[in-house]
Amino acid sequence: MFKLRDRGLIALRNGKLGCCSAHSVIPIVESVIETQFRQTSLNLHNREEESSKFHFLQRLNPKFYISALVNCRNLTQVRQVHAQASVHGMLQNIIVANKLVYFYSYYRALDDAYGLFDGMCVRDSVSWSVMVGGFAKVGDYMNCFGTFRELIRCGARPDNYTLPFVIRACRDLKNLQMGRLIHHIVYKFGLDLDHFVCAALVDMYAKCREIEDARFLFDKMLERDLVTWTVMIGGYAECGKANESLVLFDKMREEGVVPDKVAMVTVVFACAKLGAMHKARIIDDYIQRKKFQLDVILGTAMIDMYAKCGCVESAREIFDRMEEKNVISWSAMIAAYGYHGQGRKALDLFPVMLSSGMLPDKITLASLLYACSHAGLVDEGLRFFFSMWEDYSVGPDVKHYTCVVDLLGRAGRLDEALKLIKSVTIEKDEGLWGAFLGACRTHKDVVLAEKAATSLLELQSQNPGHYVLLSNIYANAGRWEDVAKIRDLMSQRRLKKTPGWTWIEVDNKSHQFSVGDTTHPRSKEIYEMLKSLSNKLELVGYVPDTNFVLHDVDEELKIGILYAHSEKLAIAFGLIATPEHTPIRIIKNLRVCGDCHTFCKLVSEIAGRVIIVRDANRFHHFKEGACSCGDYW
DNA sequence: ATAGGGTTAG
Repeated sequence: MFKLRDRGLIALRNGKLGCCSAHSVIPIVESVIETQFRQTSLNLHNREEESSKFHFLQRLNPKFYISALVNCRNLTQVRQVHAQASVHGMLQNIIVANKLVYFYSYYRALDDAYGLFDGMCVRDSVSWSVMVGGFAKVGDYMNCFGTFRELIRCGARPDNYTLPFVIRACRDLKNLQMGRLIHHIVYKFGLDLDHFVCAALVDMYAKCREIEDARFLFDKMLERDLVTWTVMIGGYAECGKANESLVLFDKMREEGVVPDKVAMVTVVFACAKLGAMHKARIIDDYIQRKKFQLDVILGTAMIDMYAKCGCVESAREIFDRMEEKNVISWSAMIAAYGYHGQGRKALDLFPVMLSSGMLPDKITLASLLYACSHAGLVDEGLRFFFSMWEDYSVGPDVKHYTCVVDLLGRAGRLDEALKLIKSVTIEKDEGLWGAFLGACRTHKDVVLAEKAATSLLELQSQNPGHYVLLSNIYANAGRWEDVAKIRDLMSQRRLKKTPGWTWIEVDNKSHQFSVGDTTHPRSKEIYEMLKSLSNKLELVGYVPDTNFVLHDVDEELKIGILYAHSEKLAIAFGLIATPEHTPIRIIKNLRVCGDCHTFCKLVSEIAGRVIIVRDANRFHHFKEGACSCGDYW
């Protein structure tokens, strides 16, 4: 039945028993069996009963091999058992063969596993599942899918043991199409959507960012375990629906599911995405109350959470409290200083990191460069960039180049930035040209902007921000026909300008605003506040800067649009809904506009409030008429 | 005969 009759010999040779001919093998096999038999501690009999006859009978019993396999401690022992099984014709027993395939995969010897599997004339569903699972476990997705396809082609019936492996392979490859196919197979074969399959599908859909499909299955699950809850919470956060993550977290606890550390890391991650300071404090309290140990991962996640919720000081406190830090923790802290505009502190932290014996990786250096560019530390940044390979053996990738283009660009050194881009030999991406385009916008250089635009359009950029930026530059130069062209291009490519929105957390509830929004219940008060603010602002010399409105409309309309920008509405609401002198924290999905930036500075002055704005790029802390970015953004 | 979830830049 088995083609692989002689595999035992090969196995013995691999097992360094050094036998070639069948004759010389026999005694060794005998001795292996003896050894194996002792090692397996079957304890089926007394010492007195250890007659050779008994041994021989044992060797003809499949249970003997199965026990032997279960008790194997390493690959060599598996090979030895294989050899014995082969000699005694025991590979014909499908249970023994399946076990062998399983243990070969367990010890990552997939060649051996597949050799055996391939030679099997009869396979049951266990054989398939063990083989498919084996490939999946070592991350050999091609063979995992290949074997699964073979299974279907042979007309075999996939079972609920095999499917989770294949579904997880789809998840890891983010192959949604294949994932849906497998989902379909479940119905086609009339398999029941059991817990394992369902949990795997939820995970797959969540990782493929099909969060609604994940949720649909999740809601259908009878028993939702902690892991699946965690998957859903993380999935929502990843899809930009961090609000839903936190809702789900509360729901999970209501249902009596107790979170563990991994779940907490996920919740902390969600809160970081959301940027909700009040929620961050609640989660931190919960973590302390439940006495979760502040390990590297949880600690690092919390550093990031506090930093992204607008409080670097709290982030630093967590950082200092952590007993163990890895390169990710250090990078997170450096990055935190970076996007809060405290480049100097980021630079100061770096040597501390080095002296603690931690080596930077490419992300640490990217964070450092980022910190330099946002604080205008041009020379320092360039020095890091040009010595990173020599000093830390980290070669610059496109992200590092992007940081440096940004660094030079912000400083107005556009020619140098362009020269740098031209010198890049690795593949240039949209981000690189996008950074350059941003710099052209800041310094109102239409000629260079067109160079960037050409490259971006060639790359078929799908980022509406790039088109908007370009149309902005044209609008600024009064080139309305070019603005129109860009708008046409956008509709051709089916890209829509991402609508801007701002939200603010008041009394543990978030309030979202879009431009000209009148849907808020306190809308009337908000606009009254806005009116009184602008009256006061005019007195201190504020003139709306219509440069930031890209539509080709008359000046008065522009002012109207500007007047009702979402960040202004959120701030006005913050002023009426929170106690005096408390900081106002708002979050904007896009980059804050220049006029709103001026507005924030003045409001911080006249209202005596600290205003903390998180935009798509960084934080701005407004206080007494000035911004932490030093208008360098 | 089955597992699975977690941290840093852009």
